[in-house]
Amino acid sequence: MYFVSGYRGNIALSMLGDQGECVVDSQPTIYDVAQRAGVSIATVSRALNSLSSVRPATRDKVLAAMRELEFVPNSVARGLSSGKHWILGLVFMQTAVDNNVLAVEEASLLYTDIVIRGAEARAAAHGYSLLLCGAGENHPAGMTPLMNLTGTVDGLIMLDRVLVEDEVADLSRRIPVVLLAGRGDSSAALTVRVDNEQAMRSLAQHFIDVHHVKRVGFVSGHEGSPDSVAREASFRAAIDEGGVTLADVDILKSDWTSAGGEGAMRGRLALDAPLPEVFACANDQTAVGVIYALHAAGLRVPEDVLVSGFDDITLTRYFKPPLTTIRQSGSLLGEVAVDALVATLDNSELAVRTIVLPTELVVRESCGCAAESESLTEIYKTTVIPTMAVN
Amino acid sequence: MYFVSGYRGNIALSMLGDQGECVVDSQPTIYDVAQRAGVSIATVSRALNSLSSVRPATRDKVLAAMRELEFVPNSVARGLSSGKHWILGLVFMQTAVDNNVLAVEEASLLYTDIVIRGAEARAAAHGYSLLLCGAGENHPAGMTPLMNLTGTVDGLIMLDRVLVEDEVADLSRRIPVVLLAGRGDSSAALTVRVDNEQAMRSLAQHFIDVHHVKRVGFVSGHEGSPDSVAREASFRAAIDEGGVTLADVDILKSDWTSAGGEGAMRGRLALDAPLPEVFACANDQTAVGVIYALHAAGLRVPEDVLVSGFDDITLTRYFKPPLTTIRQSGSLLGEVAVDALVATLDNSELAVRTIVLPTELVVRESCGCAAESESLTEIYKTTVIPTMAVN
DNA sequence: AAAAGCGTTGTAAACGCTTACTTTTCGAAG
DNA sequence: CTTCGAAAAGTAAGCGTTTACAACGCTTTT
Repeated sequence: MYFVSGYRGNIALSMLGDQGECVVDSQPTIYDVAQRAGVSIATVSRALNSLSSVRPATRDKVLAAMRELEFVPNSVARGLSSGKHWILGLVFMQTAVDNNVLAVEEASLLYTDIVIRGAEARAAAHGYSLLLCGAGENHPAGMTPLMNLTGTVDGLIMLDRVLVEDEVADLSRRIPVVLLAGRGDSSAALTVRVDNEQAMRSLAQHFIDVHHVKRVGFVSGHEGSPDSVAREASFRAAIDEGGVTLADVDILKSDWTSAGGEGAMRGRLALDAPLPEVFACANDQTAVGVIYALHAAGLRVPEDVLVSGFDDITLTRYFKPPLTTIRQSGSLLGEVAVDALVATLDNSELAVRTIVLPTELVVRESCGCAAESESLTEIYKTTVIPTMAVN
Repeated sequence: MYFVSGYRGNIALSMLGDQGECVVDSQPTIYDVAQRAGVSIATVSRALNSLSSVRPATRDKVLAAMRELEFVPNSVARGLSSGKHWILGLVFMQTAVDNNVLAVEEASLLYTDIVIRGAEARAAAHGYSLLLCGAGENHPAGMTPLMNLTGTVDGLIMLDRVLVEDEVADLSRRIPVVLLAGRGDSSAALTVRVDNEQAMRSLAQHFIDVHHVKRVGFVSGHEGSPDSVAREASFRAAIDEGGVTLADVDILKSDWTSAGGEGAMRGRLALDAPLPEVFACANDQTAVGVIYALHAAGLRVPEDVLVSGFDDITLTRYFKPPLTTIRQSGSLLGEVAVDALVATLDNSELAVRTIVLPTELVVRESCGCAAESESLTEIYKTTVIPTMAVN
């Protein structure tokens, strides 16, 4: 190997191989491009970022050199120098695994995945990549990995309240944070969530006004999950107002999964107490499990018991009976969270601390209403409009 | 602002605010820690990485200083300096959106999401984060964003053959690449996939040997997707061997979604040609849509037509009729891909270029077999064993 | 014809860390 | 109480960019 004095690039340093072919393994840098184009590295950088004045002829020379060397700018070096990384972190709840493959897959909450997809698409549109970071029970390291992201990502989106308020505050002192599905009362960070109150109220009203129920039940999501808590509380409030009974024995604990819903309902069926006329479930998967358990016990839905879900995930439209549910748009949630975060990064002051997305009651057969006649493919013409309620 | 000559840290540079409180907004660096602990930055670095010799007393001093300053190492600077980023990139297919929220959500393939989850969990176990990067139709930039990741991530996992062979080769010249669900014939990169051949063969044999079918149909996944292509080819091969008919009119084109499956079957039903006795679908969601369309036309499954899926996603176990399908473990796929990639990064030479994961035929009612008696919760005791076939 | 002005380009200093190399320190042996 | 050697700590040179500032033409003005 020989060295060209004062030259820092990679290309000239590597000799040609025995057959004369290029044996360079390290990537070309702006030094290599600069040398090849006969300009300084500053000019290369300027041509690359097309910010300040570079004479067209010079720019062409530089771009040509880049092409010839197959130069790809090193984004880490860029990030270190400019402080901008073009990466957004997305922290989600990863529940315990126990080395059981199927458990992971069941625990995979379809809804969360849709949020992630929406966020990724939107981030890409803004020019950002998405860094995924599972937190929770099987990530025992706690805050540390998140703190380490601090220098890597430009902002953080946290799903399902994976941290307590203090930790969020700690984090948001270093980096902008958007909370998804939080309680909406964080002083430290922006929050984006759906209108659980409105949703559960309309559901309760539907049961009371249309189906004249007198006694209802509720099947919760994962313990402590803010969305589950909010849905239960709102449902209870609306039910109380309507003068209908929600007994403690009819509040079942589940965990967002179908298996959880099935298990909870099996447990309830084993009790002596008479069943309520309806079970509102914290999400669609739970409802699917609940219906399965009811069927297994010889009960019919909706003839014997009414059941509703929440989310309106695609697959449950194809169920028998089709699920009455609350439609919320997971992808929209992800998109709005990214938009809010990017706006913060761009210093566009946001007028609000909390963004509440609308939901919509979707009445199908599982609540005892008449069969929809629509072809399901028709649904795709609908678009949820992101009217935002403001806090 | 005043400057301490020769001092590079952030802390001393910032003055105290009017009330004497600290108004530092930039993060402390090793310079700050070094000064506070009364040592050099090299010692701080060594204490941080606990590699080489640091006297216990010194280490304690340094760690104390870090704690007091709430120092968090900057991983980008670390990455630039050491060339190691502790980030793995995962590239997946993001199909076109058309600004239609529901279309995104339907396009969200549940199976892919499980793979992502598995990959994330395993990556975290190895100390890596996962950088998500959607590619495909609505990411028109093509290779560019991927190339830019080159300096950010240590390795790349590509789902569903998002790039053509040449592009993969280009990429893998700069960075290790693992292909997921590829055709298994890439010379440029490692491949991890499931045994589609074995799966479709066992399915075909089941139909022929147990149900004595004479004529079969197939509903494909997204056009060009390697898994879909492999499944169709393998199914056809096994069917041909068995002397059973697979007519062109019975090969329906879909796109991995339920809506696609429903639409394809509606189209088929509109034709005059008599139906085959069975439709094997490229994945579970498609099967769900197919069954829906059959039901809508007044046909019963399995009495009139048999249907099978592929994947064994959790929800379809709760369907009516429960879906006969091929179980593959998405999370395992993700985990094995990460393991293979990390092994490559650690220079543990892998003995194989291709890892083939096993599948399992799961017989339920949609193919006309007797109802399972098991409680579905029992399933969770099963674990797929990752015996690897080797190429 | 010399000075002023402006658009381009070059020089060099960060960005925060790792690490090869050098110097200092410390303890044990002579 | 030296001397020596290993262990510990320090110095400084990168890693590949961006960017403030300086320098250099070249046109325009007087």
